[in-house]
Formats: sequence, structure tokens, C-alpha cells
Amino acid sequence: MTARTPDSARDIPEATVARLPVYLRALTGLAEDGTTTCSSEELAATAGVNSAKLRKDLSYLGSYGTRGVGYDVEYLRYQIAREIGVTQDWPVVIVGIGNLGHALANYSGFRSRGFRVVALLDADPDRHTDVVAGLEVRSFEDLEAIVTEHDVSIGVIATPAVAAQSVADRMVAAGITSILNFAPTVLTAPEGVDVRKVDLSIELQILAYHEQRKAVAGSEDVS
Amino acid sequence: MTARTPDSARDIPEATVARLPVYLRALTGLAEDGTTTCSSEELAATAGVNSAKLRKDLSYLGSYGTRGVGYDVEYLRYQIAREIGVTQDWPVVIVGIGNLGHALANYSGFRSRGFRVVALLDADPDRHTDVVAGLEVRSFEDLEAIVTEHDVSIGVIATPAVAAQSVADRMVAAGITSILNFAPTVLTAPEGVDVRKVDLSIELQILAYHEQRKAVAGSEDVS
DNA sequence: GCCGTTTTGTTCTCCCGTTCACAAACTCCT
DNA sequence: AGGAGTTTGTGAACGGGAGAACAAAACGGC
Repeated sequence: MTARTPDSARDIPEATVARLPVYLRALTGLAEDGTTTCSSEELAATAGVNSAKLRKDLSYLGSYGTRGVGYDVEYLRYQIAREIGVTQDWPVVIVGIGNLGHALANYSGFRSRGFRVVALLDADPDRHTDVVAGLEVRSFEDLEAIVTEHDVSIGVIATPAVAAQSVADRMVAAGITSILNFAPTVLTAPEGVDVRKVDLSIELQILAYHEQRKAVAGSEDVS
Repeated sequence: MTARTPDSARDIPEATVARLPVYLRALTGLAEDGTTTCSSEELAATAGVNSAKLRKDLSYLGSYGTRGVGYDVEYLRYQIAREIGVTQDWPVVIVGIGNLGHALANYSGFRSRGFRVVALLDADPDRHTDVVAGLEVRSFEDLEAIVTEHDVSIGVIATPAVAAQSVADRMVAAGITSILNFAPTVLTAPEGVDVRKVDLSIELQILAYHEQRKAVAGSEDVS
């Protein structure tokens, strides 16, 4: 037990983990273009990062390149996919089928990248007749049953902000251990549950800040 | 020119800029609850960050608190809003009115946070008859005219991946200097143009990675 | 007016992530 | 077979952000 070295479970820096999906996408693009081999320089350009950073990132996974040659696109693609865990299919449940939930349910990028939406839930009974992306919108009360039935560990929250925390609590109670939150609110979850958030308006505000600075800098030159 | 100290234009760290909108939202929430004063500890808890980090972040903006007392909610809220630049209204144009573009156009969080969607554009003529969120979907060819008319500097891309780069190029040519990209592709833009990306499936893949590690760790205990 | 209490603003230290630079290793050509 | 040319993998330097800890400042009670 002490000297055990799990196959690939040494600790990969969080910043690297966040970039692996980008590399995966870049490799998929290269493969579709018929490229079979690529250098770190090429792949880095495609992924929009520094080549040294790319090589260091990949070195955390193992030594999958060949010096003087580069990387085999298909082989590296598989290795990264395996490392991230998207060689298997992850069942996902989406809660809150408003405009955004609708879009997420229809988003083809999930399916093609190892995620399968198994259920759409909404608290509003008026929506329970709807069929979205080939799935019937079901009652939020069915959450526990669905999580158990499909062994769901990832939940997506696309509800209004006020409902998000209670939805998260129910998800955690039902056994979900990873949450992607689109509601504009801070979620708290117990130890062991991962929460990531995507906030549409925060991104715009960050852009606005820089935009404002550009304007200020411009007027300074004039004055 | 040398000894000039612009009002509030000293360089704020990028990490801090990314958190300011979170503080802004937390303060808005506190204000709605009737809170007039709060300590860094309270605000930090609401925003989900460390209180030391919060104080350091705020110190980059200036000295807006009172020792022994805390911060005036309304005053601090205004100061942050001014720093970010959301006291004014930013006109925004959205290109690509599919499922996601639809959701973005209807997202009330933009309007309430200083952004005004002035136009919805799509390359598909079949969509030009649609009215979404009170706005008629117009031809992508109208981009330049709209940007000029409304003095738009922020563009949102919600097109399929293949179209994103050409849309971005057209946006830049039309005078847009900040782009929020929802298409799953790496965009290149000239110096001086800010590009931020929101990638729905990347977030899920990051969750999947950690989820997989949880599973592996669990099976190790058993073995 | 003075002292204890509270809370901010800031300094210092540590850690993570990025980048540079180079040795190791592989291919190709002669 | 050997040398020139590439390209990976990594050690080391560097920069920035996170958190702890503390000094400065404001308030309240006596």
C-alpha cells in the first residue's frame, strides 16, 4: 500500500486540468483534418497556448511524445480523454428548463464529449408537458429516483438564483457529487462535492472593466 | 505627465477584477435585505471568499471602509460599480440566435447589470422573421451599421464553432473591441481586442476529471 | 479625555503557475 | 555508422496571487 503508484493518479495541477479539455478539442480538430502527427508547437498554436506550457502540462500525464518527432494525434487524444475520464459516458441531469436549460438540453457538445443528459427537471408543473431535446420535462420531485436509476453523479443547475441553493441541497442529498451552476448566486456544498459556476454576466462585466480602461487611456492621450 | 496619478486607474490585478462582479452582486443582495453596513467578514461570507482576500481586493480600489465599523453597503456598491464601469449602459450585440443566443437574448441579468442588447444578428435568413426578447433578428450584414449607430464595443458570439472566427473578424473590423465567445473554438484577435470565452462542455469535463478521481480513490480503499 | 474593543488596510511569507533554457533522445541524410 | 537537425521533457528562475498576521484607526464606555 505504501509504495503503490496508481497508474495515472498523481496529482495534476488544477490549472493543467482546466486546459486538458482545450487540448482534447484541438486534437480532435487536427484528427478531423487528417493530421496524424503534430509537434508541441503546432498543437499549442491550435489550442492557443504557449508551447512550453503545453509540454509541461502533457508531462504531468506521462511521456506520450517522441523527441525529434512530436505527438501521435490519435494516441495523445485517447490518453487525454482517458485522463479526463470522458472515454466513458457520464449521465447528467439538468434542473431548471427555462431559456438557458432549454439551450443546454439541446447543446450537442455535451453528447459528443462524453456526457449524456438523462433527465430534465423543473419545479413548474406547466412545463411538465413539454418535450425538449427528445426528453420529457419531469417533476423536480423525481430527482432522487432518477439519480438512483441512472447512477447520476453530475448535476446542472439552470434555475433562477433564488432556487439554486435548495436545488443544490436536494442534489447533494440525492447523491450527486459534482454540480455545474449557471444561476447567478454563490452555492455552498459539503466537503467532497465539487461546484463550478458559469456566470454569463460576470464575464461581460470583466470585459466592461477593460473596455472602460481603454476609453480612459484614450482620453488621457487627448488631454 | 510623469507624476500623474489618474483617479482610479492604477493597475488592479486580473484576479481581483474577476471577483469584483461577485462582490457587487453580494452587495446588491445585502442592500435588498435592508443591510446598510457590513464587515469584511460578512461580505466575504456572502461572496464566498476569504475575508483577507476581500479586504486586499477592495484596497486596490481605494479606502472605502471605516476601521472598527465596516463598509457602507450602498456606498461600496456604487464604488465597485463605477470601477467596473457598469454605472453606464453598455450596448451589446449578439450574433448567432440559436438555442443559446435565444437564451442570452432573454437573460435578464444583462439588462439589470448595465448591459443593453441592441441587436440580434444571424446569418440564416430563415431566422430574420423571428422576434426574440422584443428584438427583431436581423441579417449579419447589418453588423457594421448597428455597431456605428449604437457605438457598440462589446460583441457576443453564440454561433456554431466553424463560423465563430469569421464573425469575430467582422466584429473587429466593424470596431468592436471586446468579445465574449460561447462557441467551442479558440479565437484569435488583434492586439487591443479582449476576448473571453465561456465553454459549457469544458466545465463539465473538469468536473468529470475530479469525479473520476473520486471513484478511483474509492476503489483503492476497497482493494 | 482615556482605554479597551472592533475592524480595516497593509506587510510579509509561502505557494502555485508560467516561462526560459537546455540536456536527452529520436530521425534523417550522407 | 556517424553527425546534423529536430523536438520532447524537465530543472530552475521568476512573477503573481493567497493567506496569516499585525499595525493603524475609528467607536463606545467611563
